Amino acid sequence: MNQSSPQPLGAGHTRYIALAQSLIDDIAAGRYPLGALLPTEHELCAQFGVSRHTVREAIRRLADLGLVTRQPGVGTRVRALRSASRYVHSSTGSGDLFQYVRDVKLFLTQQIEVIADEDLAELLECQPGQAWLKVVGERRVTGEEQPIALTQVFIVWPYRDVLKGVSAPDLPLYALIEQRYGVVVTEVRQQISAVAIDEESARVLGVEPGTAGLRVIRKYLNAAGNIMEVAVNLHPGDRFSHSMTLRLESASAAGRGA
Amino acid sequence: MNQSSPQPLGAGHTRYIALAQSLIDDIAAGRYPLGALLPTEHELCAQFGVSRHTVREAIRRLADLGLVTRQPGVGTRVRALRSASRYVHSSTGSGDLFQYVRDVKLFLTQQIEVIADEDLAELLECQPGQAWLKVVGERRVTGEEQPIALTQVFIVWPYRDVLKGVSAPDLPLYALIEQRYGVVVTEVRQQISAVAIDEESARVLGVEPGTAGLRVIRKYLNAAGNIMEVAVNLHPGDRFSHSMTLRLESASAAGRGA
DNA sequence: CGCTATTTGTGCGTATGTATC
DNA sequence: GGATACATACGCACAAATAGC
Repeated sequence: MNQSSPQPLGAGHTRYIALAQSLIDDIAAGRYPLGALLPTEHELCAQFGVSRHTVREAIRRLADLGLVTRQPGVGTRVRALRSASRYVHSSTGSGDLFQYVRDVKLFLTQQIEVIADEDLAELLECQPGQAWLKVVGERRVTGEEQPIALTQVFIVWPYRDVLKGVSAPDLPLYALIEQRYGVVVTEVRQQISAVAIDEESARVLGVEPGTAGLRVIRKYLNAAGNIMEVAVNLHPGDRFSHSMTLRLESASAAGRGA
Repeated sequence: MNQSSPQPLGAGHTRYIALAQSLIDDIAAGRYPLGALLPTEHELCAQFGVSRHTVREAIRRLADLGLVTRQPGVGTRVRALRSASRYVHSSTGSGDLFQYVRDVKLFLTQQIEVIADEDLAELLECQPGQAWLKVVGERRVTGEEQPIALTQVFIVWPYRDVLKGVSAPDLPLYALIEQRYGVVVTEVRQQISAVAIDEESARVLGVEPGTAGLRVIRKYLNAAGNIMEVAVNLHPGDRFSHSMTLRLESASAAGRGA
């Protein structure tokens, strides 16, 4: 493969982008199968007539996209034929998903024991007939008159005493459970949907019945995968939106780790 | 600060790692406040007695961590005092935020150039008068008749050619931009709200006007913190809900990540 | 086991391009 | 236009990891 005229690079704003694009296409086309080694950096320099710096910059992009991994003394290996969404990652620390729980106070209006019927059992992912503590309340921003949400929280039976003597907790309920019972929430499953607000809820929220509302269901699980708490929040559509930020996990670190 | 003996670098396997660590510590200590500019690359070369290549490699790590952003002609700006976060992680598994993009195909119906007016400029976080490529389409599950979403995507002007010759892309648009232009999306900001579906959208979605719909806005940012793409999806409330799972990052993994 | 060749990683120097002020 | 600062690109050298002899 010692051509005197090197392989031309297609369009692209810079050489390393053009080279990266070329390699991505080659990988997608199956020219470099999964698990195979790419040409060495030196070979790519010769093939494309660019410096090693440019080659490394291009391969770095491929590594960032999760397409290849590099190993000293071995080479650059194809790990994926196309960039998958290994994306997703984080909400910023205490923020975002758990954010609004901080600025907003929860006022409890009712606590009752309930036995799960068919519908409720589906929501709580349990057997019908199981007992739960149901807590009803409203979330208000300090100073605001209208509540921004109606809340129903279902607490699994062993933790039913978590709210003993508390009417306006300053922590999210799951955090109270963590503190009081020494368990840790390791997983939160969240489901968001749009619903028409029913008449009764509309009255409390101060909106017209039938307007659009945001229903946020969160299920808090412990390390064993058991549900500890299920919270159902209903927000008026014009007064609330749900924001979060996702950051890409530093791909360079991920590449080294693999 | 023209010492003949430059500032010593602490421990670290390599110089750029040691330098990066030093800068991370300085930022965390408040020596470079939020929004401030780091010393220029040239200054850092002199201060630490290393080459510009080493400085750039170190700063690249800081940028990967989301601590700083770089801008030609300006400098390197501090964007966070420490990299998030303890919580975090989410799954790349099924039921994910990006999951539905895989099972669902996007059909583009329209591409036009638009100039941002006041309202659009607010959504796109730009100055009014700026040009964007607006792409309109529908998302359909294969086999299903009714679309599950109406989509508007705004693509920043430099990337307007990303869809040349494509009508039903097999990758999310942001992934196409990544491949074609060699940039990487490092952050996604997502906002979900409930809205009443307007008449025109209702007709396409096959629902009654005024019913509840879920509007999901995603903004895709590059490492410099600049918006590359903004996608607005409108889902019928009865046909879609938005699910995601967050896992608590395990302590061992957190140690590596930091 | 040591030795060597290969391959990526680290580091330096220099020059030019491009964006910003 | 000029000055500044980051981006791209070329070159070189040596270190570290790996594989094979």
